[in-house]
Amino acid sequence: MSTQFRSIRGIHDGLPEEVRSFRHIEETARRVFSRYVFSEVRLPVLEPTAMFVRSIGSDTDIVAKEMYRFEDRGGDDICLRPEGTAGAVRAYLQAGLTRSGAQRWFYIGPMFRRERPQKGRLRQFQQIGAEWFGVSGPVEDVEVLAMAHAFLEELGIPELAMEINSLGCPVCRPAYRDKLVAFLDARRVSLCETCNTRIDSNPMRVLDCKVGSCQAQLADAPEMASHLCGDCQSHFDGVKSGLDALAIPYVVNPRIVRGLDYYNRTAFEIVTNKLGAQGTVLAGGRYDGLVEELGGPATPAIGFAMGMERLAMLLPDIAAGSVDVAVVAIGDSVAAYALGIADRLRRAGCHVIHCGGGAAKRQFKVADREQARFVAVLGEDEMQQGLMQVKDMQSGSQQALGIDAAIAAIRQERS
RNA sequence: GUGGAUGUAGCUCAAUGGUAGAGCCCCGGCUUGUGAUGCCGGUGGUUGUGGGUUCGAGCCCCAUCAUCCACCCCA
Repeated sequence: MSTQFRSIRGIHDGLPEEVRSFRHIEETARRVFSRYVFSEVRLPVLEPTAMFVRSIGSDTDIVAKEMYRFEDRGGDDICLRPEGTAGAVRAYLQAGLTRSGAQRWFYIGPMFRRERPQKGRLRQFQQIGAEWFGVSGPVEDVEVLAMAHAFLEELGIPELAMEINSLGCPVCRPAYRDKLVAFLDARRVSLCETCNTRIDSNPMRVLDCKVGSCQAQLADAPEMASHLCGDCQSHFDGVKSGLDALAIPYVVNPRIVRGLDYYNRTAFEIVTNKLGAQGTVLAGGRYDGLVEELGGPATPAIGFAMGMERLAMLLPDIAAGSVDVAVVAIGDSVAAYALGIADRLRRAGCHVIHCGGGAAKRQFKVADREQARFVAVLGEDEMQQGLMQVKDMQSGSQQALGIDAAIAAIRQERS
């Protein structure tokens, strides 16, 4: 339909049906995360642009072309946050928590990226993220993975697959990278155009190219997982054996690459095949160098983020709140009395709608459409006697009750 | 940023280039203060927007905007 004003492209309204799913997801996250003793933080949506350039990397698509970036009235270069980790690190440092032991945080909120919208991809979207500062793993890596797994299990989303990989570290990755570039360089003519540019910009990206002819060339490409240094190897082994000990199903996917520069060692994704091209529901990894990169002391850390809209699409619809009682007021003289009855019913915990007065037939139609369990009919006679006609809308039977008896009857039906 | 599909009533959709319709929803009526089914009636459209071709455009052409799908990238 054409209305005068529309929301900005790729920025959608959260209407009741979707928000019911969001709330369910958020409540589940808070419940599960609290069992791992993670604390919720609420961080700014606006941050200095330079912070993301430093953390995510100036060559990434997010920074190079997807940020909502502008100069504010004071001339500061600021932007709408495109992801949550950088701001969390900034807040961790700003609060002076680097000598306060490990910090376990999670956050829920909107992120912004100016991409072309499609299924499961919006310009403003909600993420739930978790960050754990000051721990080097692999035990903590396993716990983070276990927390993500427990959350999704408790949400009841079926057919999700956990994929893990190791991205190495500054000790072993450069040598691997050189080897990979040499391998790719020898096959430039057989690789697609974008892969040719990726060889120079981000060679590991070539590994997860979706072009079939490229994948055919990559069958025996060198993989990071088989070029790890000793420390990375034992770390990765520790992660795998921890997951095994918890009987958490996973597969090692050597083609997992992280788009953001700050990741090292453990990287993981939880994916579904039910969302078309946007199958990643949750993704994260270890970022041991980021805190230092943003000006703090060398501090290992690990975290993940998930897309709430994508999760919501995988969940069945949740029914709207039910109406216990619909108040039908017959005659103008009972208007005040009917308002008072509705108020008393609500104070007793009942979910009450007022049908607005007017023709009884119309009010009953409202009650029916809202699927009220009971109707409280209030007319001149009822007001004089201090009663109400309580009609059971399923059986059609009706009886005159005082307020306390009515509340008791409604409560009995609610349980 | 690239490619493709689609825009007609609140919703789902019709309408050989010749008077814009249906179903559902909504509102009202079918005698007193009572819902669901049924019957009757009603509101509701500058056909996304702006140009062009034509005697005449919802239909053809161009542009633009939006939605959806894919690429890219990512949660």
